[in-house]
Amino acid sequence: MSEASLPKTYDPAGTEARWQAAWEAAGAFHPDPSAPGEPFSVVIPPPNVTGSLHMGHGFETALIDTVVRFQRLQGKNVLCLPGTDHASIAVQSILEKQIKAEGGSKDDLGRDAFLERAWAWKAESGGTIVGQLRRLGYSVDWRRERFTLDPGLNKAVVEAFVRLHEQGLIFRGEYLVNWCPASGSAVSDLEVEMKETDGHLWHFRYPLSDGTAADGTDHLVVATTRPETLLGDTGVAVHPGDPRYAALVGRTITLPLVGRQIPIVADEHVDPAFGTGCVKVTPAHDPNDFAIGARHGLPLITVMAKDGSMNAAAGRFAGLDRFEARAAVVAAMEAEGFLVKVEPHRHSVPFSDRGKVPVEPLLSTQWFARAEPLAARCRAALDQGEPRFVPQRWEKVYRDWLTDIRDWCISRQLWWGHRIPAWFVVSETGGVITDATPYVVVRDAEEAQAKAEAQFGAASRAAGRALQLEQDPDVLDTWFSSGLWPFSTLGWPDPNAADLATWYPTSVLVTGFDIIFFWVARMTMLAGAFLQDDGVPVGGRTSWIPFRDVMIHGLVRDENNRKMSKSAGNGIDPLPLIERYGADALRFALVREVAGAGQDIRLDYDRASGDSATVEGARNFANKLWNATRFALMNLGGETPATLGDPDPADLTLADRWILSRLARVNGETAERYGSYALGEAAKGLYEFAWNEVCDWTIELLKRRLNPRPAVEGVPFSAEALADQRVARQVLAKVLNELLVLLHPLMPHLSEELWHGLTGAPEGTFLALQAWPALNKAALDAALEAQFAELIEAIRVVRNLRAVAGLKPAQAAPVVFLTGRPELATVLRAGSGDITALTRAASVQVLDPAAAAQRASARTLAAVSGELQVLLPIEGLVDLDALRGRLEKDIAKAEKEIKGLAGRLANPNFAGKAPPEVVAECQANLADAEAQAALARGRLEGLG
RNA sequence: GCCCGAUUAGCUCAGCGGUAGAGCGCCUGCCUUACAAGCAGGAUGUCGCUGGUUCGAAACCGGCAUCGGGCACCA
Repeated sequence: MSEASLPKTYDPAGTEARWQAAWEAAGAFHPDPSAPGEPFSVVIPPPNVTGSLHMGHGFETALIDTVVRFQRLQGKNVLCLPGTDHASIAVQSILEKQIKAEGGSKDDLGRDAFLERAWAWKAESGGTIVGQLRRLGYSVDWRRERFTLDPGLNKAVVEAFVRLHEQGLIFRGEYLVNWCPASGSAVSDLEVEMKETDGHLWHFRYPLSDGTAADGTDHLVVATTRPETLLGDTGVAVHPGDPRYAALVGRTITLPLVGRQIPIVADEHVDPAFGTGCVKVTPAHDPNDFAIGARHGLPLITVMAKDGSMNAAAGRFAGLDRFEARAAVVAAMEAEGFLVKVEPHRHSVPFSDRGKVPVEPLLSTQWFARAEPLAARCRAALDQGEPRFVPQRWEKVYRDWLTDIRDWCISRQLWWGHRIPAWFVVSETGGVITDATPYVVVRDAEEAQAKAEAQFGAASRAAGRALQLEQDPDVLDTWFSSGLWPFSTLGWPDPNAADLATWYPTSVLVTGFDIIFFWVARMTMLAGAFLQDDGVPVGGRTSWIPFRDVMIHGLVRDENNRKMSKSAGNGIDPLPLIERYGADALRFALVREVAGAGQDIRLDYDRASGDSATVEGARNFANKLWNATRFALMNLGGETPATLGDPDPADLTLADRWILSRLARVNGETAERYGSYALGEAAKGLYEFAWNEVCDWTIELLKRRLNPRPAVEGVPFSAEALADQRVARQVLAKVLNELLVLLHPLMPHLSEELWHGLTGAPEGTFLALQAWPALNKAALDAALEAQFAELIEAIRVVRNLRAVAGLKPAQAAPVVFLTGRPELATVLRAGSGDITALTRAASVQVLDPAAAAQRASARTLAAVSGELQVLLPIEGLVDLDALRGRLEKDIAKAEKEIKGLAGRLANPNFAGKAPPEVVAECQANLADAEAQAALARGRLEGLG
């Protein structure tokens, strides 16, 4: 970057690509586990390989990268590990849809060919995603990139499954599971979404089969929202305390359409106040009924097949789809006189998250993880403050879910995923897998053979059978492998894995609140099974919980305030915004929006035009920094911060000391904010400091010192002017240099580019790997900052007066300040040069008001600010009406203030109870306001 | 039903006990040799409603309203 070639506007595209390539080529973010520095690690939430990323991922990436880049500047040994997730159901359903559109089916294709296709898809989608992440400037270690189906991660999954099974935490059994007929697989409770749906409540007559009761009752009326399940009824339940039915308990019903004899049982679960107080019980098709059935020994009759159609047990309804069967059952009941009434009924229906169809509770044999023992450890850890949630309120959400947790169904009837490491000894059950087939859970086929041989070999041979094994065809829930992510990616289960030793537990997990259950809790639960022993972390670690902090962020919402998601189709691709405004601008905009505690953010974006005012604002900020540096390069005389060195404190002007004090303060504040995940505040603070204090004031004030004018044309500069020029250069170089470091976590490419331009750092060195500037405590001076604020205010008042007077910018005018406060007078005199420069003052005088009373002509433009009167004695030019208006405004403002302050002070309770310093401040303010009002009134009267 | 958020300027949002803030938008004047993606100046709010605590409330507490989210759900 050289002065001559530096354009007036910043063009991010080339710059960003260049630095991304340079960082990666140099391995800048590829850490060595044995390197010095406190370890700091983050594993990124692996995006699903279901296509491409949207702004939500961009947002999360910006947050994570800001955190890790900051920690790197802090000198930590930082690992940020990227990767992607295989997303079993999502990817498989995408592929099945594709195959279906081509007229085929996955079964035609066969498992191997299907998986081949899935890997091809993964390559494409994963490539797209990685490209998007790179484009954002993510400072991750690409050499450690992982995919949840990698061999290494598969090894971890198998190991985890086997160990959990050994610990008795994984079992196989026949239970009601959430069956998704669309994907043909079981899904976990978390993958079910309850949706309010308009349905019906059908009331059916169920006749008593053993005659009329004493009171003349010959039937019961039950109500149901799912008539087709009636075919599987094996009982009717009433509340034990319900007097209406007390006499009927123990008697028998003849199930309509089926003719089965089913008992009437008494069960606490029944709510006597709902409907008729009688409930049909279908244990094989409803979770509550399953529980009732279990309590009363009712048989389980499954009437539905796995594709959602009725099976042979449904008799004449067999073969019908479940919804056709519903209509057919209702029609049959009506025809046979069993339908009492139908009423509209709005109720919650469980839908499959992925399949988008109602799930069917279906009796099926699945693998489950016992959740309570795993959850109990996590609750105990949480009691010790691990992990720490930011914002803290999410801790409750996490804890509540871990309390009263249900077992986790981990098997999926899918092909794309980690195959379950269980081998069935099918030779024991006629060559097929049945619920009764014995199995072994081991690490591989060879081990399976050996173990099965040991257990069944002899008996098998005795029976004249050859031992025959078959691996479970099912795969594991995707979240099972994601749940191992923080340690499987670091090398677990290898006990000698260096990465694991250095970087586990990770430092912070940054993720959205929507996956606290799915993912955060699963990671802590699974870590508890492998990385602790009796509550003590294995390997001498500080903790077994996989992350010290959990930073929960909000979601990115679209212009209609809807959560951005792939399924809703409202996702915004970050790439067009990056191309238009730059990755740094997008990152800065996203982070700057997130000041609050995990609130959702809304990104304004016009889909038609591609405009985003928010990102444009950040782009403008980038350009502002670009130009500030450009200005510096034009004015440092070819020197760099290093060659210039720090200025001698004795040489500093008031303005110099002010900006250096501000710089030190902002340094401290920003480090504190980055370190505590207050990233939005950090971004806002830097924006204001850079734009308002550095650009608007400091650079403007430095200009005349950087470019001194000789007193007489052609005469060389004085030694003083040259010395001061050097001080000005030192200040400018220092402020800008340090500012670029502070900004780096937010705007990595721009800051890297400008830093190289400013410092002339050699190729191969990176701002990304520099040290955060030491806090210059000696420069901090609160009193000075307050003084300088007064100078700024004085300049503002002059500028305002000039605007009121309608003076042309180039028109010089004399300025007179009147103040009775000596300290203020001193500051104004010290800053008179600055005032001259920034207000086009023809002259600046600072006078005592008493001494100067008669000097001020009535026809002088005047304003009052605090204890300061500002006069513009430019009689010929003054617009009297404007002058009056200005004074009247001042008076009104002062009076309003007086009223408020006097009211407070008049309250005896205030003086009595408020802290003395507050009262004193109030009195001082009142005195100021009164003085101000009096001065302004005097001026106004003087005008006549 | 239970639990969390949110409600502040036209818009998007900070502020969380001591006289209401930012960005964008708006109005006025400026191409002032870093930047018009800019500069200077300006206008704009019964801080959702309602009680209470306090000398003092946008902020703390209670209730209500509206919007959003999560969890649990009765056939």
